[in-house]
Amino acid sequence: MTNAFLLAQLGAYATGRFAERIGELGLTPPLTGMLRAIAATPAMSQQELAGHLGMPPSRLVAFLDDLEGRGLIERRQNPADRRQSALYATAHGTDTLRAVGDVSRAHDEDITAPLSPAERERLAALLGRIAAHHGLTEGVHPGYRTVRH
Amino acid sequence: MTNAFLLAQLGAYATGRFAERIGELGLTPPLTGMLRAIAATPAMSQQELAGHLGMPPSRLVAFLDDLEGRGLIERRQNPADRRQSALYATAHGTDTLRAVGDVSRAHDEDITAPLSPAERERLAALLGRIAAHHGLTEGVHPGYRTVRH
DNA sequence: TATTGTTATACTCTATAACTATA
DNA sequence: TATAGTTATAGAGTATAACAATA
Repeated sequence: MTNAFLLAQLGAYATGRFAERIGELGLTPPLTGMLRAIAATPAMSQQELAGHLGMPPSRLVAFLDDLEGRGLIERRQNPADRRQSALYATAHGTDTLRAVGDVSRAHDEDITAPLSPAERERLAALLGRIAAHHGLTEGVHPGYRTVRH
Repeated sequence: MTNAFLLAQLGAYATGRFAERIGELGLTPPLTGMLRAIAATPAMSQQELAGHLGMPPSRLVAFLDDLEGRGLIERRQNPADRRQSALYATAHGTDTLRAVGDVSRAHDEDITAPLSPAERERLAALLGRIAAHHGLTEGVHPGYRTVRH
């Protein structure tokens, strides 16, 4: 089996397992990624966030409605240009992100269970180089862009 | 970034790139995986194939219609039980699989470009152990099972 | 009655384009 | 006129359940 196939296979598996785990927090992978991005860069406009994640702005709306409805983020109207909303994570949002962090660590531990600590570091170094070589944005999952099958 | 996240990120990226490449052959990842499975185990019934790939049998039908319409596979009615069809790759199907193999090698070369041959081997060993630990079927991409986001 | 493959149906997710309110 | 965010719409992909043929 090629490395590329193993990456695709393990990636789909890891994504599915992660979705199950954060499902117990009432979240989904896209919501989690957005919450993370909003917390990391406060005051982004929706256009900016859409560009960062690589998705059409219209697709963002329902996700943000969802996050806002749960009190995880808020949209504040930009006074300088009232067409724009500035996005912020709420206190509840950052608390939730901490819980997501715990889940992520447990998930990583589960996925890499058969490897020693040294092997995990070596793996991270190899994967990191591949990701950098292909220009993948740190922390942004390409699942936001549609891949038709 | 955790190994699990890097795997998910790179997996989605690799899957997308592969889809683009085999798109030039007029194929998609699910069609390719099915053709491979049918060629690897001739005379499977549709139920057996569905079980192997982890998808509902009803979902198989349209894909098989497509493959059969292109002359890549054929359904032969099983004389012992005329409800069942036995699946076979045609000569054109196995030819196409050879072309897919060429594409896969080029794709793998592209994905692992920044790594030396020794590093590629080490990566394959690490990934193979993870896949085995989680009981992933050799050569079967879990993308056949729906992951809701 | 049970099983194989097929079809019908309903649901989710998506991109595109039209819309509104502001500029 | 142009732009930010929103809504409408249509298309693709999916699982479930109903169906016809065969056992």
